[in-house]
Parts: sequence; structure tokens; C-alpha cells
Amino acid sequence: MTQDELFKNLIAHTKEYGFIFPSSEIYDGLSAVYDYGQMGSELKNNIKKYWWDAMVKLHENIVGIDSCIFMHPKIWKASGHVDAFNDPLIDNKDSKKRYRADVLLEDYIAKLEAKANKEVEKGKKRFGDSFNEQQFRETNPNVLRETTKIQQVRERMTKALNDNDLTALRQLIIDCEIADPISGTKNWTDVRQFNLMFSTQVGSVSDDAGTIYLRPETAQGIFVNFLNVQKSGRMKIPFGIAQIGKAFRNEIVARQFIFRMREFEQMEMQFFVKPGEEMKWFEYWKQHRLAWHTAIGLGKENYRFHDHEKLAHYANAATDIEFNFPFGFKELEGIHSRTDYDLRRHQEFSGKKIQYFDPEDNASYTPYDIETSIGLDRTVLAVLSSAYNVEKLENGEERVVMKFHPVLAPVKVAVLPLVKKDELSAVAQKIMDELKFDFNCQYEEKDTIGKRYRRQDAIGTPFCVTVDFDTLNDNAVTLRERDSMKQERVPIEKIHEIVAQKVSMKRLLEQLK
RNA sequence: GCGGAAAUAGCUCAGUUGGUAGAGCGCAACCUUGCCAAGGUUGAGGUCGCGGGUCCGAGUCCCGUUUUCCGCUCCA
Repeated sequence: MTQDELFKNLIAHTKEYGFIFPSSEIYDGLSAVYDYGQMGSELKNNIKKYWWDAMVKLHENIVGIDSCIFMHPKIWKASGHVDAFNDPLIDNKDSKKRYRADVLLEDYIAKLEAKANKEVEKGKKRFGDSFNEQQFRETNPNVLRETTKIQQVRERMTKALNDNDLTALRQLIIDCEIADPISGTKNWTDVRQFNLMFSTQVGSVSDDAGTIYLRPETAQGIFVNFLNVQKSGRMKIPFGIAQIGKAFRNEIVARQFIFRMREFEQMEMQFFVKPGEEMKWFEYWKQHRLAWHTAIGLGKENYRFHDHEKLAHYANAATDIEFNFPFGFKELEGIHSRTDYDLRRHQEFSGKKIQYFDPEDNASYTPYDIETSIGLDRTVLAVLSSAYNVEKLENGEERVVMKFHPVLAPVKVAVLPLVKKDELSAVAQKIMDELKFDFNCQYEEKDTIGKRYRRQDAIGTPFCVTVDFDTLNDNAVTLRERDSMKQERVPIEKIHEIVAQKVSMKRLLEQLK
């Protein structure tokens, strides 16, 4: 089976067994939006808990918050998202390439400037030492022609951008006779505005309703609460703030199942440190985060770091943890050293002093920040895709089994009477009632036992407890383990302990030390 | 957004030159059950993705559209 087929089968499997459904499916679906079903939401919740516990419970100096999706619009000015996330785009119909309209014009202006500079160079050569560049630029007709043109284009572009007049922007491109560098043609589509941030109105009366954005990342909710948390929690540097929440990006192309969705969930932690110590912590978090991933047993070889060579404007170091998805190694988590950029920007835009007084140094400073930002849905996909196994059995049959780490498995135990008989059902139900307070359990008495085992394999239940007629005499049951399919006879009162040990979050977290 | 492919029962799919929508599995009820998708009986479930058109007649031909997959493109 090819990787593509395997991935398709996985998607079909997750739908068939209640992990992930296309959103609004009975209305033909909504592109790049997916819902988590009864199994998927359990799995997702378990991953969230694992992350939260590893961050907030394990680290005494990390606390968690839950900030809102709606935030003051100025926040997105300060963060740089408003400028960076709103691009006027235009396509060349022949080359099928897409460009930022303003970039095309800037390139054109740069060309005109080069032309003018060439004239200046010529003048320099001609006049030698007596050359006065300013005077030359103001009087030479060739240079003047270019500079006037530049001025005109700039004015029209600025006006069009400010007025958000996309028609004027396109007209300007046509008037300048800008050709596609690849196809060389001037066959352009309309200019369209791509807003990578979703917006909505706050205020029920349309006149005074203000536009606000759905947050494109959860990080800013942490930065703007820095002072609140630090002061109310009496936090001392270094300390971290963690958060799990939804974020929204209006991706032009959102594809590959739940890998890139328009509505997605992030698990982010911002770790604030003393300036100068950020590299030490950057390394710490790289290792700690990798350990978190490998502890759930998807295979060390399926992870790798990808260091950024081109850094974003706010970062002085950045790496991705990539996972070997069915469609190749792709980003799963980002670890960024964001310097003091965000806190400084919010200080600037809000006018509030955002600093930390360090009693050791007896001085105030703006803390530096190490960010760990992991895609929750991507982690779900990583777990699903590596758990999915199609096994050939000795008797030649196939079994589909989801080999989840027991801590992550949606259902921990299935309680099954060997056959549907009242006396067996009663005992099984009793076991069920005992276990369900601590574990997510399923009770099933329909169909043959083999079929029920396979159904549990398909949703990745690590344990099946089978009540048979001997149970009525010896108070013992068979405990079947998912991966090995091995069965052992255990006393009923031991089940809880055995299961608890296997699905213990503590045992998983201890591997992170 | 561009190009290519696909869409028929819950799932996997068949459906001939245009002529009354099918199979296997699954699902529900009952009977039978003795540890890895067992058997029997009965039953539910489909305006063939959606909207137009051609035709006496469309799952089948044509146009549009939606969704998904693949390749571009995009992803500070």
C-alpha cells in the first residue's frame, strides 16, 4: 500500500469509528473544517491533559490561563498581524503565478530608481569632481522623468492602499505596463484582498459596531496578561504562562485533512527569562519538548528539528519540531526565541509600562521570551497516523488496530460478557460500574466475542475484560491486551490496579525528567 | 486561486449502447452461542453530491456548482 492509500484509509477509518467528521457534512461540508467525534474528542482531551500536566503541573514556575478569542483590535496592530496578514494579491493568468500587488509596484519603482541612478552615474563620469548630485537630480531631464514617475506611482499606490481601492491598484499595475517576470505577459486578474485574519463586528448596532478579529494565535492573550499574571501570582523570573485554545486563520489553501484547518487549536507556552539567558532556555525547551513528544511512543526516528535560517522579525533563534506525517516531515511544533519584541510592542502601543523588577539585580527590565507553540490538531493527526496499523494475522485475516499509548486511548477498558446471558451480563455490569468512575469504559454484549475484540482494536482500547462462566465460580476474568492479543486470567479485584498502572499519567510524565 | 481526478446504502464498490437502483460487509430485532470479524430468520436504509439542460425517458450525455484527493500557489 502506498503512503497516499494508507492516508486515505486512515481518514476513512477515523470517520467510520467516530474520530473525525467533515464539518457540516449533511450540507456538503465546509472546506478545511472538521469536527471531532465521540472518539476523537476523547483522544484530543487526553492529549491536552498530557500537555497541560507536563507544563503546568510538572513545572512549579509555569501557570495556565484561558484568554478570550476576542481581543482589543490594537493588539493585532502591536503584534504586527494587521500589517503582515492583509495582502492585496493578483494573479497572472498565463503563468498562473500569484503576486502581492504592492510588491509588484515596489519592484517597478525599484526599476525606475535604478534607471535614474544609472543616469546619475553617467553624470558623475561626465562632470567628474565638479559633479553636484542633488543639482543634477533636480535638473537633468532624464532623471526628472523617472523621479516624477516614481512620485506619481507612489502617490497612486499609497492612495489605493489606504482607500483599500483594489480596482485602482489593478489599474495602476496596468498603467505602469507591469509584466509578469515569468510569462512576460500583462494578462492580470483582479486584485483581491486576502485577509488571513477573520473579522467580525462587536456591537449590535451596525453604525457604531467595531471590527474585531478572531485571534490568529493564542500567544498574544498571554503577552497582554503578562502583568496580571506576574503580579497576582507573584511570579518570579524565569516563569511561564501556558494556554490551550482555538485560533483562526483564513488560509488561502487549507488542506491535508486536519493538518491545516481554518479553525484550529494551539497549545502555547511563553517562558519569560532574563535578557541574555534566552539561549540557555531555548536549548532547555528544545530538549524538553522533544522528550514530551517521544514519550508517547510514536518513534524517535519520526521527529527531527528544523532550525530556521531566515528568522522572523521578532526572533533571534527558532526551530521547528517536525514529525514524519503520511505526507512527509512537517511542522508539528515551533520553538522560538522571541526576544522582548512582544512585551515591548505592547508597552509601546498600550502606553503601559510592561517590565519586571528583578530583586536580585535591583533593576527593571523587559523580559525575553521563549515560546513553545504546538498544534493540537496536528498532534492528534500525528498520534492517529502512527497508531493506525493494518496487521496480517496468522490465519491470513487482517485486523485494523489503533495502537494508542494507553494514556491517550479514548476508551481504556471494554467489559464484555462472553455470551449474552443474564448471569454473565450481571457480573459484567457490576465490573463496569466499578471501573467507570476512574476510566472511560465501554460495555458490549452484542455479537461474538471475536467481533467485539476487533471493534475495540479499531478504536484502540488497550484492555478487554471478558466475563465467562468460570467467572461465576472463581471471580476471575480474562484480560486481553490490545497489541499482543494475549489473554491472562486475573481476579476481578485486580483489574482496577492493572489498568490504572498502564494508563497512569504519572508514569508517562516521569519520563520527562 | 489555477490544472487534473473523484463523488451511487453507514463502509467498500458494481451498474453494459440512456430503458423499473444492486452486491458484500455493516446496522436493528429475535433465535443459536463457549475467546479473536460464526450461523439462521426478519427488517430498516438510496430523489445516484447539488442545480440546470438535452431526451418520450438521465446514475449514465452536456453545462454550472459544492466537497474531497493529487500537483502548483500560499502559509509574517
